[in-house]
Amino acid sequence: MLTDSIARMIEEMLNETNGILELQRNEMANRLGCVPSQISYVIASRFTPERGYMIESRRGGGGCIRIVRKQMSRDEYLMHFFCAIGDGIDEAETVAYLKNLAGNGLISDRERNIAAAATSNAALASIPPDRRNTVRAQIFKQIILSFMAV
Amino acid sequence: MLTDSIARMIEEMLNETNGILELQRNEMANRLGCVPSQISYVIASRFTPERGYMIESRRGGGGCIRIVRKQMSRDEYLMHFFCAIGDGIDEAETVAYLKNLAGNGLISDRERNIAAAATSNAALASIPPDRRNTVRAQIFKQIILSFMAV
DNA sequence: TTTGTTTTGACTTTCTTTGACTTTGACTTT
DNA sequence: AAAGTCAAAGTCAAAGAAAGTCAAAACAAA
Repeated sequence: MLTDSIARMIEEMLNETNGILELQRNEMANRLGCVPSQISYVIASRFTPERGYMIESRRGGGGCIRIVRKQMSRDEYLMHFFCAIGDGIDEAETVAYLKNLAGNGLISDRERNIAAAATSNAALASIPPDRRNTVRAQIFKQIILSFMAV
Repeated sequence: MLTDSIARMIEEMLNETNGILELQRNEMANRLGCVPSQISYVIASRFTPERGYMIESRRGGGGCIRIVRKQMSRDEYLMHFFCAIGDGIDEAETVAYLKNLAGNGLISDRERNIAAAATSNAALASIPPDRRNTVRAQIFKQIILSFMAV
């Protein structure tokens, strides 16, 4: 569906630009081969304040639409991670998550290292490999919760 | 019977797609040579939440019906509660949740009572009323986690 | 017979797509 | 400056595409 693919595209662009995006309606509509007001529709129906987005725009020559994904609160963000972990996670992904958390200033580098150590394959060496990702997920969750507890 | 064959068909599709299925009502009704609302009927009468299915749908162009068979693991179930609590919960709702957890056999009655006690208004009497639901949510979350830890 | 379940179809509601028309702002020309 | 021009974005309503609802009719079971 058109609406969905436009929404997905905007979401991706937001990810690439760290939550802040300026787009040109006509230019984008052109690229997608749709009518410009379709872009307006998608933004109006999907990128609402209730869903955590702020929209500004400027008309006229060189106008554009500005979409800002509101910064999640620290806890919301941590919860997001918590839920994303699921019941299994490998070492590489754990490291990626921690990098993300540290990059967002939610944990210090020192905390990051401790967490990485605690969830490393080395730390879990005594656990059967096929159980390791499960255990790691549990540990990681507890760690994230300890961050939230602050 | 029509109903049964439709139900069987949906069940099979769910098996093939690992418990998650999106179908288009009109398209399916067409394939089966039945009226679209028949699909609605089957879903309403057979794929109910009580039987462990979750239904979502979207109308309009490109709309569809989403059927998810959820055999949540104990942890998933607990996590579901954990996430549902949010950052505030009142006593009545806490009790309802605990009832639900106990009803599903995830916690014993004794555990239920302990948890209810710990999150009761009585237990939180020394906390300013306007903060109580927040604190209760935090306590409840820790309790749920302690259940998960098992 | 009575009661419960299926089947059907008319009607409603919701979401999407489109296009015509309006408003705004930057730039250019008087 | 003031007015004009043009390139955006905004608005709105109509048309289209699904799914939802509901009640009546048909059927099955007790």
